Amino acid sequence: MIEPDGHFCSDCAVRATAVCSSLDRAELKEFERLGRRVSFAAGETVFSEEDITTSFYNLLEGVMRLYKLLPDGRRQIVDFALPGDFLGMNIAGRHNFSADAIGAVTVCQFAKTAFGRFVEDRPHLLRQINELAIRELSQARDHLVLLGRRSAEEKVATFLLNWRARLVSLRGSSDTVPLPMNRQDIADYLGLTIETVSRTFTRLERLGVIEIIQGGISLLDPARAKALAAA
Amino acid sequence: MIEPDGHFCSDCAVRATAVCSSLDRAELKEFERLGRRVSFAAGETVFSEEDITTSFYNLLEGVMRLYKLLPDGRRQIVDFALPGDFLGMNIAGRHNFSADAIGAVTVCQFAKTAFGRFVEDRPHLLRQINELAIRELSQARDHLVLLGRRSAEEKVATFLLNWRARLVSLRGSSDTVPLPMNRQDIADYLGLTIETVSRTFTRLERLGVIEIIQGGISLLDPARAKALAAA
DNA sequence: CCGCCGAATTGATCTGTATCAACTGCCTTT
DNA sequence: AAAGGCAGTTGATACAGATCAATTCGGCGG
Repeated sequence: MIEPDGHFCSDCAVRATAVCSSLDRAELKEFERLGRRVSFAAGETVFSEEDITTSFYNLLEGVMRLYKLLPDGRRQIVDFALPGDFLGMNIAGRHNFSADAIGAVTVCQFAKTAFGRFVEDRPHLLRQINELAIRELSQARDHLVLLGRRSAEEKVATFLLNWRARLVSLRGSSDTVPLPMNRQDIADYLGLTIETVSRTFTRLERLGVIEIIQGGISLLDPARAKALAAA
Repeated sequence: MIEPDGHFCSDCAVRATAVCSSLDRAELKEFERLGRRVSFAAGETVFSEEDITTSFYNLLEGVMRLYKLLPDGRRQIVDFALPGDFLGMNIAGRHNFSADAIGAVTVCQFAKTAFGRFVEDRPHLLRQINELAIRELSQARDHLVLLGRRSAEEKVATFLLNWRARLVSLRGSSDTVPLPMNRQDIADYLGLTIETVSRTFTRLERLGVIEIIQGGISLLDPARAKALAAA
């Protein structure tokens, strides 16, 4: 964990998309003093499930895996976080999932109490955080359907399409889809084993739907992928 | 769908637990005019996934199933709703799941716009709704772990314990656990088939953990159930 | 009280995915 | 360039849970 130099919210990479997007110039000035940039190396844990929440985080750069562990070590990844995502909202004062850096990561960290005080008398910010929570809830429900009712092939196809959609809305369109997470991460996100994910990837490649490339895939036939993803 | 007579919030059954619990006497008076009681018969659909959201609902009496359907008819129940639960929060103006009455149900229905206006200048209510969303999000994540990483036996045991816990916090402790939903509902909640649920129930009964009774189960050995539910 | 009907249970078999085990290929280290 | 190691792939086999098929149970109408 490294703490880089000071910064300015006004030229932050996620200024337009993150929670802070609803703040006006004056508020931003004040807000600036609440957060500090912190970097994590690949594989480092930013916070753990059992930890008492003392900070919120705005992901600025990199990708994170958010997950829960069972006592015997089985892992379920509940989400991948991308730049602009806000982490740490919780009940009962404890994080209810863990968060690791996948590759190098930079976050904007806020002390919980100071952040809470700042939100206190800014209902528009609260409203935005609420919308965020509801959006995540909706995503989580889609994920429930995926885990509970879809086959391995549907799971993988859906994952690739959704992941691509997120990257597109972040970086713009492209048919090559980088996959910074490894096969085990994908398996733990989809409720599968690493072998099944691998086999499904090769099957999709043989069908001409994707091409497996270094650090990701190339989506050769999006329409076909959509057909495999739906029912 | 039947619309019963007028009512008073002050003697509402869910007054203490529902969203309206954060309202003071004066606010409640005003709030009263926003909601109207509506009843649904067993099996009726209160709202559907694709519907444009025009109302929010406070469940007053009965149990509901909240679910999503795949195009080919596969169903995933994302939650069961109990009295005091608030339904309808969404993004993009559309419900993102459907809601059926299991047995007879009474809800307190609010027009979305009027409710929105009421919340507008009452940050404490917004804060409560936010907390609600975050609590649901946390629950949804637990459900993800259940669906993605647990065996049939663990799923069923966990479901019974969680369902009992919800009923306990609503009606007080008891070792007989009513199950108003049918086996298909349980199966669709747990990502299993009806046969697997049934077999798992009988296995748990043979193990002396539960007894299957009319309309529910009796939890004979809670400690053993907890052991089966964990890993 | 009888017969009907949907829900639940039980049984037999099948299959998708897990598990166990090797192998491959790529990056890293020296 | 060789060696080591980890991520990913591929193969063989096992098995949990799905599917297909009766059968039983319990509530309800006549």
